[in-house]
Amino acid sequence: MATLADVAALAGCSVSVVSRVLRPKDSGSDRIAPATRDRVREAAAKLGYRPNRTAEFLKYGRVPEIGVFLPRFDNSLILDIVRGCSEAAREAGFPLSFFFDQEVDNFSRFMHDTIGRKNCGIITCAPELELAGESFKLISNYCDAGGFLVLIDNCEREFVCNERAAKVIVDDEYGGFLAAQRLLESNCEKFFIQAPRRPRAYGFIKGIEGAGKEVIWLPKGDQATEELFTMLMNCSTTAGVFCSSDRLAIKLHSKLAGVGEMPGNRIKLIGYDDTYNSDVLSPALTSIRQPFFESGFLAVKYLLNMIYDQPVEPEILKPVLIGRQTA
Amino acid sequence: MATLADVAALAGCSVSVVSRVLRPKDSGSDRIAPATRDRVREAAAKLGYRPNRTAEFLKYGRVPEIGVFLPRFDNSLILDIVRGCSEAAREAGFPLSFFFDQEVDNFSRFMHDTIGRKNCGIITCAPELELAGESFKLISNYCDAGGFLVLIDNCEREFVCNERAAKVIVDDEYGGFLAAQRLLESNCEKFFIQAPRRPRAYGFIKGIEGAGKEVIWLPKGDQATEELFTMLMNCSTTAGVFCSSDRLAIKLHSKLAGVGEMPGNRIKLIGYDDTYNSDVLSPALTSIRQPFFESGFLAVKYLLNMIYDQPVEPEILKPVLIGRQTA
DNA sequence: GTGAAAGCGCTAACAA
DNA sequence: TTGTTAGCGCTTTCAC
Repeated sequence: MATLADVAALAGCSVSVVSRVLRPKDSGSDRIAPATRDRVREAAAKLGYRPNRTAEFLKYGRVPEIGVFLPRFDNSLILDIVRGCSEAAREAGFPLSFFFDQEVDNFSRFMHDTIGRKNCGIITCAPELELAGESFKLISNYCDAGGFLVLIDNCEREFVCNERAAKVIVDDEYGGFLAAQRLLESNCEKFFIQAPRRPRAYGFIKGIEGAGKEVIWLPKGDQATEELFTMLMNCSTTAGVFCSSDRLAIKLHSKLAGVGEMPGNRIKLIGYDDTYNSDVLSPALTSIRQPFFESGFLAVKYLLNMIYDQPVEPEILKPVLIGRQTA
Repeated sequence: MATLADVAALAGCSVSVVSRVLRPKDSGSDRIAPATRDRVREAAAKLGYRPNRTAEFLKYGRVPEIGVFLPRFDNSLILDIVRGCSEAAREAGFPLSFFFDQEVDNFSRFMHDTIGRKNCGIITCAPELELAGESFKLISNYCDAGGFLVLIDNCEREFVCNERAAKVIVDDEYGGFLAAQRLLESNCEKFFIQAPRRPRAYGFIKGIEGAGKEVIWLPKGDQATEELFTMLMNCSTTAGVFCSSDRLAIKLHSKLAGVGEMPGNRIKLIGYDDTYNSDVLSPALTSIRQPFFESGFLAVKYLLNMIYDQPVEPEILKPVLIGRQTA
């Protein structure tokens, strides 16, 4: 609404001075009389000045837009990231451009498109994507051409951070470890995991084996679920099961409930992701919730910090266990 | 990348001519020599010209951004809308600014913020929100001040469309009607519905009563679920149950399966929304899927059409039944 | 310490 | 039918 010129008029100085005072960038390095600075800030506050990002970036030949590449999964985790990004970006007056996919080819499309649009930064969350070879080169080129990048990742990948690239880590291994702890506390005697080879599985195994117990590891897939079900029915002691997603857990949950073997009694069951509706099963599913809202929020903050030459302090976010009836 | 000036240089004419040829707005009303027009289009194509929305809107004192107000529900339906909007907006080079909530106060916040940002249009999906009084006035003011609006709605509300306001309708009543049809085809003898007073419920009732049958209607809430469960267990004939959300349906599903009364046998069960994981229950849940991706996509298309003075042909989108094992 | 002025890419009024 | 020009809001030299 109010422009720099309005603020300048009210503060009784020129637009350039107002610009220098109000820009986050370099605002320290410019020599402005303290009195002027105060007058300007006061005027800006009074008028409710909000910078016009559009004009700001036009100058740099860039567009005030953040591109976000997210997996095209249907579940609400992705929505959490969307919400986190949106909240942080909205506050700062930056709009977003989302692209949903998980294939390498489409990541390339996203990057090419992004480069063509001259936007000012991207956020990438692609846990299933190898960020090597072609993909890595695209990212490097983008940064070299003046772009900024924040990676949302689920483990420490060998990805170099610098003043144009940062990352937000959600500690997936720790999530698996939490599940292990919970099952150990429930005094289970046998332990099972159904999961692909990913950090959360390693964390679980580490937790259980660290307590001197053994784990039987099954892969994803309906056949494996079937096998697991049979093993559980043939086993007479208390069993602890960790599934690497609520989806897998629900399959097993349904099967067990169907034969009257309610999860939470002899068989303890923990899922992962705390997907929508997992709380409404009966018995309700215990699960691990990843802080994806926070990671989206932080990713945008990091990006803005980099854009405006402010420091970025990396953080590792921890999942939490949502205890319900099945474990 | 390429600017109008680049295209002009290649086509051998001035930037204004290029602008006139390439702008969607008024492109018909300007008189350009056909030969020039072709040369310009060719040059633009060769250079891969993409308009810089930022500069385009700076001229108008607006920001090339679309604000989107969506309910803050956790389920994947909202994600569908996000994806639909994102895909259409990305194509056109417009970034988005999402705001997630369903409270009137926050809708006001959203509108005030939106007006302050001078963005070029908003999309609102707020099925639970009364768009009357204060809210309605905010919307009117926004449109009067040069903004555009598209409403994504689930029924025909009394909301006036004009050249600055359009709507996309997802026919919720029809969704309920689909459920009724399915249960009638399954030769159920008794019919139940658990739902609040919304279009999908009316559609269901209409369908069942239209076939000369009666419906027992229960409200939302755990107590009602309990009652419904008891009624179903005491009823000896085939029963058809429609729940107004998968969430409600899953509660009942779990209860029934827990006592060995598998949904899909004597008791047919249909949910609504086809939420993530409903397919993975055993027996898998039959549900109604609302075309929310499409509605988000269309909403953005409509908005862009209005912005660029192009006609908008309203459409009513229909839900579809996803038939699985429970009905 | 401060201000004047140019210019980012585009559109629209005006001139030719 | 086409071209010239001013100006949108901002940043950044360059003068003072």
